[in-house]
Amino acid sequence: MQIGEVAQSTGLSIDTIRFYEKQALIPAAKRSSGGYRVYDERNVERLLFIGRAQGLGFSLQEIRELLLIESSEGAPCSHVQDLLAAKTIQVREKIVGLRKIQARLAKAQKQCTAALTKSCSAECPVLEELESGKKGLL
Amino acid sequence: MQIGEVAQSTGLSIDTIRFYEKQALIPAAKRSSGGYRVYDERNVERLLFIGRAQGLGFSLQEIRELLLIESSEGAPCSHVQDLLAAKTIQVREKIVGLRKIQARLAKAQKQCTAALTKSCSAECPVLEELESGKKGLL
DNA sequence: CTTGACTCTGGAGAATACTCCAGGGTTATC
DNA sequence: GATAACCCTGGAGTATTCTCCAGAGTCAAG
Repeated sequence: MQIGEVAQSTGLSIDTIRFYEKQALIPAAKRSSGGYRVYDERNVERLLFIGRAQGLGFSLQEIRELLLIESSEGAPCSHVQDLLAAKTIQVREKIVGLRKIQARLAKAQKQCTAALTKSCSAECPVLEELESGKKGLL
Repeated sequence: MQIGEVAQSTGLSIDTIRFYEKQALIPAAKRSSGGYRVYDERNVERLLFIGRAQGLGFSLQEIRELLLIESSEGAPCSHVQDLLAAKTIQVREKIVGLRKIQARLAKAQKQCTAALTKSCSAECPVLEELESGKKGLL
């Protein structure tokens, strides 16, 4: 499996994959006789994990730590356990924050629907509001 | 309330607040006679919201949209409703992703604890593993 | 009216995370 | 053995999100 195929199946670009290698987020790929990078399923899994974690707002540095933790099965130590605990808390807090946003969104959605049933205006004076900062600006 | 106090109560830096103003994430602050920016509670709320949303992986551009949506009470339109729906889905997906990570973390934590009860080794060969990409690398 | 703490603007610099490119080698296919 | 599609490296460039600074003005207290 060479880099182009991996890019296809992970949704990452070839450049990004090479970049992640440089950043040590994935181990340096084995090379074919011609010097091409060669990948296996495990690499794909890992790249998918990175993509997912990133979509959740983890920085590459944090992902590096997450991977470090995950790769520690069979060789855990108290430091790893600390990292795990910290990261667990962090994830929990992210979820709590998202829930708050979710609640806000639901509320806004309700108001929006209610207003729309009354009259269906064509344009939104939202931008003006944003500029003047008059009301409803959470 | 001037910018320093706002920085204090939001945890953002003065520079960041001015930056957000430039980026139109907050309305241009009113000015005192001497040209100092003057803020009220609403501005603080908004800045806190921005900080929270950011911590959840929303980009400033996305936050701009979220704020747009939120500021639309009383003047909603179908476009706003679309944005709301899209953002709701996005938030839900973020939560789902975080749950997956949470599950992984819990699993790793369990393994770690189990291993620690057996023997408490001093150092972690985790980094080496990361470099060689041999096992457990999710 | 001076001192110190605060604020202003405009612009440069930095960290993160890519993204693109030139110039060149590799591999499968006909 | 040439053609097309793929890959290589090194380095420059970009977008986002700040962060810092110089040089200067504002303001409250003594």
